[in-house]
Order: sequence, then structure tokens, then C-alpha cells
Amino acid sequence: EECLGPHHLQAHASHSAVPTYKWMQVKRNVPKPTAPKLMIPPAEFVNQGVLGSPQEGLRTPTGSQMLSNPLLNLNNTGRTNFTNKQLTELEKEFHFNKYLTRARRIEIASALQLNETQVKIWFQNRRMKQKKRIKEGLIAAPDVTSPT
Amino acid sequence: VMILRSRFLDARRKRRNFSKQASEILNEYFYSHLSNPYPSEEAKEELARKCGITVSQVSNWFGNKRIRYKKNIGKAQEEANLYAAKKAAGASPYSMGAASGTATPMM
DNA sequence: GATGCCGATCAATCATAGGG
DNA sequence: TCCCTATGATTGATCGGCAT
Repeated sequence: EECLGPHHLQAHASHSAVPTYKWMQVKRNVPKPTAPKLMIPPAEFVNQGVLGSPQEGLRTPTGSQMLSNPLLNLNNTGRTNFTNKQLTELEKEFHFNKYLTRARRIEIASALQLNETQVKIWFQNRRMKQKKRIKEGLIAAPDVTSPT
Repeated sequence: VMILRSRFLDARRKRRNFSKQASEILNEYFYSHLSNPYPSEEAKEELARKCGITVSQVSNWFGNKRIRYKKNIGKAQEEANLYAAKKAAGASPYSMGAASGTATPMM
């Protein structure tokens, strides 16, 4: 804590006060602005069967515009908008396993038309969410088969 | 219509603003640590107690504060000077040096 | 050296609260 | 009541660090 670490307060001190610190300039490599305007190849290519077509009910937040990539439902900022179908399936899988094996991850990604990375990240975020909820006592289920 | 986002499970809809006092405490901490507004877990717990909110809410508050401060440094600076002045004037009804000792803003 | 996970954070967005 | 801004919460994805 405090101001010892690599927090080079290279302030730009302009006129009155309030300098500019490092944290104020932090920029993150945000995803691609817009989806790679991809053509729509073989239509029926979107159905592995196992879990049905993921893009059933598009979760269009503000009901803005549509997508351009048949596989990735991105918004203008590049952030993926998961469909309710995808989220439902992911939640279902999470309830079954908190962690995925490489094989299972590939299955899920394929069935839901998502990247392996997206599935991996979703599970990581989901585990953190779970931990946070338990911490705040909003749920129970520690489920550690090893009492005192 | 039926698939309209599961907006019936979002705590966001029942949001409540923090008390004026809690906001004051958070802002005082933020502006007195403007060089590095990243409270430690302990500091967050301390702030949470003093504000009567949860640690997660403190984290959310700082996350929002940092991002929004960056998005409008101009306006934010005014608030920064405001709190700087308050501090100089010793007008701090709330904040107490319990979080991290005498929190040293900068060198 | 690559890959997964964790903890923290970012950045955009949602939905409501508040003020005019 | 309508409109617009302020603000707390959510979440897909990133960053740094550590373990395998």
C-alpha cells in the first residue's frame, strides 16, 4: 500500500493542482471494436445438435442493432453478448462441474458456438462469482465432503 | 417479450444510493489517495464498516469512481480540489485515520 | 515456454434514483 | 410526468503473478 511500489507518480502538474497519475492513464487492450464483418457461409452450419442452436434468443441489451458474425454475437465495443441459451447451458454445466476438462471445454464451446477461451473465461468468472456470493453469505453449499 | 433478459434476477433494479455520509467517507479516502486509489483488502473492510456497506460495495464504488474520474478528469478535478480544500481546512467530520494509519497520499 | 487459475480491475452497459 | 444526469451493480474480458 501507500506510495512505495512502482507507482511512479509522474505527475504532469499543470496549473492549479490535481496531477495526473499512472493509474489515470491505464488503458486496456479492449477487444476489437466491431466484429469482423464476416459473410454468412453455409447456414445450417450452426447446429451441432448436442445443445441445440445457441443463438435462439439474442440477449439484445438495449435492443440496438444486430450481429455480423454468425458465430460471435458481438456488440459495437467487441464485447460478446452471450445468448440466454448459452448462459443457461453454461450454468447447467457449472452446476455439474465447477471445473472443465479440456475435452469438455471443447464440447461446450462447439455446442454453444463459442471459443474455448470464452468458455474457459466464463467458468473462471463464474467461480469467482460463486466465491463472492458465499463470502457474502448469500448462498450455502460449500460442499466439502470432509467435515471436522 | 418472454426472453427479455432475465431482468428479474438483477439486484441492479433494487439499487439504493449510499448515505450522504458514506459517500463523503469514500470520497475523502479517494481524493486523499488520488495518487493510488486502490485500497487494500483491509482498508476496504475498514471503509465498509464505517460506511455501513459491504466490502464488495466498496470495491464497486472505487471501480466506478476510478473509471468515471478518468472519463472526465476536467470535472473530476473540481471535486478533487474541493476535497483537497476540505482537508486543508480540517473539515473532516468523518474520515478517521484508522484504515492505514495516517494514510500518506504522496511522498 | 505454454497454459490454466486466481484475484483484482477494467470498461461498457443496465436499470434505477434523483433533480429540474 | 418527462427528461436527463448520477450512480450502484453486473459481467465479458484483460493484467500480473503463481503453479503446473
